[in-house]
Amino acid sequence: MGRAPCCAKEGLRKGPWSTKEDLLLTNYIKENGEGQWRNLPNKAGLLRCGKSCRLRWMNYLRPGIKRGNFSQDEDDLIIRLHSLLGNRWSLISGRLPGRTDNEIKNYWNTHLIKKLKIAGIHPKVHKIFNKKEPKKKPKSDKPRKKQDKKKKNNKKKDQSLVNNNNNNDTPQVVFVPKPIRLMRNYSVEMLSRPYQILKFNMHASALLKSQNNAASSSDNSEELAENNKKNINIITKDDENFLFDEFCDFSNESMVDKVYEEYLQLISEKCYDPMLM
DNA sequence: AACCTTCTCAACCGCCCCAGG
DNA sequence: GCCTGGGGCGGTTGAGAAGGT
Repeated sequence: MGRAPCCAKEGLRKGPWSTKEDLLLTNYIKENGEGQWRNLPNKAGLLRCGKSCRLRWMNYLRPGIKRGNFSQDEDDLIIRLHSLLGNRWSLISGRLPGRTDNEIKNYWNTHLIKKLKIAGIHPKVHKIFNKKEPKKKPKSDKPRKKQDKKKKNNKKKDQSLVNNNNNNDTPQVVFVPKPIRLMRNYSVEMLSRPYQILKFNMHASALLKSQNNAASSSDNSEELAENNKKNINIITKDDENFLFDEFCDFSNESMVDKVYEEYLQLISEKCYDPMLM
């Protein structure tokens, strides 16, 4: 018999958090620190389950969290990390300071998948597909007033509660990437299997972006896919049989570090390469 | 104006791993 | 080795708002 769900208790609130609840949680953690999530709601005077409190804190109230407005560099990094790590959002978020796994997961599902598909890349295997996709301009590319409004509201709320570090004179606190688990579904045999290197050149992706922008203005998806073939160099070993879904190679952990270093370097250089602008 | 469809994302759920007894 | 509780992760859901007809 499994363990009873932690939220099984009757009388516990669910759904969106109120400002008052946010304040209670924030104040409690400020005074007592994180941890002991199961007991925290009682002590903090919250009618929530511990998990819910933890989630709220980790994803929204924690200081140093960036909200919305993913930059092109972040997009590129997420795509590249996803090609290496698959849906391991916590690992990916660990490489993106200030971003939470939940946010990256949502962003991936709502924006980046579409973006890759439009570019003619299969979002799961990160391979170019030749199949002609029906021409359909994604609505998500259009400005969504609701979202902007919502984001503004959230920003207001979150910033007032959390991001005191937005004061001009205080640098933004950026959390050290979370400690991560690596051992799930692991074996020596897996580590010895051939791996696939997906080389997604940052420069090429920028080039692609600029060309795609031009192509998309003419609404030509074939042209987009063709651009990808020209500019993204995908090197595969065991090309036909390999799926990232099935296996991601962590024996090449340094590759992830490389990507991360490259990203940091890119940020520090502030994208002086005109192609990246 | 009203209704329908699509989209977003905060939050939930269930499962897993790990540490400690 | 087994059990239990705490914490973490990834997949999924659903409310609400914008866009479309």
